[in-house]
Amino acid sequence: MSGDHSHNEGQVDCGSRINDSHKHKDKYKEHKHKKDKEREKSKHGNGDFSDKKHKDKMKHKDGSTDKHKEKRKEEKMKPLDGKVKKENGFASLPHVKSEPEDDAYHSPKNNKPLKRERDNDFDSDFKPKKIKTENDKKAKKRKQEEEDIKPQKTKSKKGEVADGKKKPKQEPEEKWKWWEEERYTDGVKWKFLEHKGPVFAPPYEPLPSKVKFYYDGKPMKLSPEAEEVATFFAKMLDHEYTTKDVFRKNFFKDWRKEMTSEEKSKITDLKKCDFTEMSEYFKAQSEARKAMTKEEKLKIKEENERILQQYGFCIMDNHKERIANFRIEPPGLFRGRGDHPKMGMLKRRIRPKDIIINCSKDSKYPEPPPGTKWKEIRHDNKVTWLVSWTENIQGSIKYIMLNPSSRIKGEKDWQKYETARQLKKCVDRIRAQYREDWKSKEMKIRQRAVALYFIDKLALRAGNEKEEGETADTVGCCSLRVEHIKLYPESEGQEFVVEFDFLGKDSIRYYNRVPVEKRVFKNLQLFMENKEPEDDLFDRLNTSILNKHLQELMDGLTAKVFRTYNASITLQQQLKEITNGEDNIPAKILSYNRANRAVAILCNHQRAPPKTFEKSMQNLQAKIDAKKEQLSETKRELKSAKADLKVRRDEKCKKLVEGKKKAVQRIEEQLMKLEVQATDREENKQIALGTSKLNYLDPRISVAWCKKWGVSIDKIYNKTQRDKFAWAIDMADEDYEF
DNA sequence: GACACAACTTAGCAGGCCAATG
DNA sequence: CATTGGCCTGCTAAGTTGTGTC
Repeated sequence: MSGDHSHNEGQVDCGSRINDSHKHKDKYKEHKHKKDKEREKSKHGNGDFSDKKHKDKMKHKDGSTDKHKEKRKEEKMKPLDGKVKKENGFASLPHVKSEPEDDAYHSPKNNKPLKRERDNDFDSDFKPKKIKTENDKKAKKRKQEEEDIKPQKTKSKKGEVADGKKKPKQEPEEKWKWWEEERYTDGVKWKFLEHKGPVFAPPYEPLPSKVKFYYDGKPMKLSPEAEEVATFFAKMLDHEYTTKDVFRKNFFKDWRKEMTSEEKSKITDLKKCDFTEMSEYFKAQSEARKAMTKEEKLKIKEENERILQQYGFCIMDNHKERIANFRIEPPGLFRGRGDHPKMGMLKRRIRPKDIIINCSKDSKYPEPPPGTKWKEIRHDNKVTWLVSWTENIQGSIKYIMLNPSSRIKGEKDWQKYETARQLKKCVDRIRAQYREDWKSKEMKIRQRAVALYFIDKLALRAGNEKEEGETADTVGCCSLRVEHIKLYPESEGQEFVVEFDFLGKDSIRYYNRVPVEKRVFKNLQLFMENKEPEDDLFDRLNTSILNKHLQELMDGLTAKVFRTYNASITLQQQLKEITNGEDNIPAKILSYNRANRAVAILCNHQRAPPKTFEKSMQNLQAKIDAKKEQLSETKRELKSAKADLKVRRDEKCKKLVEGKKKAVQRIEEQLMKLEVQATDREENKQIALGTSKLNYLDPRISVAWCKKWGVSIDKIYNKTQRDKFAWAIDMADEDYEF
């Protein structure tokens, strides 16, 4: 079947929009009908593709997928029923409700053996076996939690707190090395979880009456609800998108929903709305904020710190862990990335009754604000989130989860890199396989093989199908359309060149011209035969088919593993290749950044050139020129000092020469540093290094590199990054091989 | 297999903060 | 001491993957 966009539409999802009114639902239905029609149409368009029948033949070729599934399920279930409770004695933990209000956290006091076992025979080759079942021996080893990891506050009773004997609250207690402990292997994510719930957005503060909104030139007092939404628009007035039709249309429609009936009947044209006074007011406010005194700023900082201390941490399995996003997203106007059909829609304010709390049964539950209720409190230890709510733009669920430095995120991250290392071991086999599949009789298999080749060679994303009209039109590998590639049998002296030009995730453009193997080229020609530009290139393929196949090739293998693998292996290779032992530290760091950059380019991690780029570049160049001037000046001085020394061979002259020599050296070093900086910055203009550093590069490669070349780790990772990669920093030595 | 839904990772950007600089 | 500029952090959108149901 052809894969034009209609392909995507089956997914249109009425039911998921929990918060939508009935009216809405009806609308969605209509939409769906329309799409069905489109699909019908497209079927006729390209239904004549030769091996349609193969498709069915191929279904469940071997049934192994199902087997796998079942196995996993079985193993997941087992421990939950019996073991979990038994092992950690969690269910019998005492309740802590009686604790005084202001105590931040309460660990289970009686210290049931909650600590996950320290793995003595720890095997540095982490085995990412998600299906491994915890055996009894290991389970027994789980031992008691050390006192010192608990938050200090919890430990001290009121009296102690009062007499000030308590240690400072953020005392860097010995860092917990979770990576030296046994992992959960049964789908359980935690056994004890206690937290304070989310922090809600501050309530709306109505504008002072002197700040007026004008309609059709006349001042008009808005109801608080309508006024709030109006302020959202006013705050964005300087942005280009308030001029976009879609944005304005969506905004106006949602704004009208908040209006009283009088307002609604009066305000019928957005063009007649004048928000400038409101806009000015907010600008003034932000100026005022900037102009605040130190004391005022400090006060705000302290208040934020207080909130952080109160809400920013949770207790998970007896360890205090930092929460990533404990603040609920404030209401505002939705601005998607790229050409988003929903830009400008109102993002609703989230209330307690929208919130689902997830925590231990035996924890002290978070309190909803006075006079309110949570939507639900549940106790699901198979998930990692603490709080969730459904967002009203796409109807998707949002979560509050832990910081990347937490055990639960760290383990997963570590596992991700281990899976990528697994791929390293069998990537040759897999490559041989897909090359073989380029010749397959079955179209489906050929498409799968060519797509996989792209994912491997070009680090493309999998490319799920998307609902048309719900999001910006972006694609990944499996959802590429004919219009996104051009074939050149010959171009610029190269044979079989494919030109890619499409919008990927976040509507970032992917543009690349690559020579491919002849077979790939021929296959692409075949896939494109008799298709319209808007038809799917891989009409027999989707991410689910692809990933099922990958799963069969290697346990845990999915499309995104290739990105991780190729990114990490590229970094390692590049570092080996371009690091020069003779170089000084800044030059070595430049080499690192260049290796990092090679990865960022591979993964197409782009950024908008910083607004101040040109200027700051000029400044840097000026500095370099000044430094050069200084250098030649000092060199001249050295020369004359030397000349002096020849004439009058006294101590003073000798010292002067030495001094000047050192100065020259120092300045040369400074100059080099500046030049390196300039090169680095220039090369980095449109490339974002952060994303790959944070998500794709096995941190142990970087740690090993630092150790090998005597570069301090904080030259490569800032504080946050060091926290996130603490496991890697602790365990990798200079010989680490990805 | 299609779909709905859930959970979790990956992504770029804005704006605040803070250190370097004049 | 004020200014500047670059880095960091927080934010939240936009992906991928997995699972359950029909």
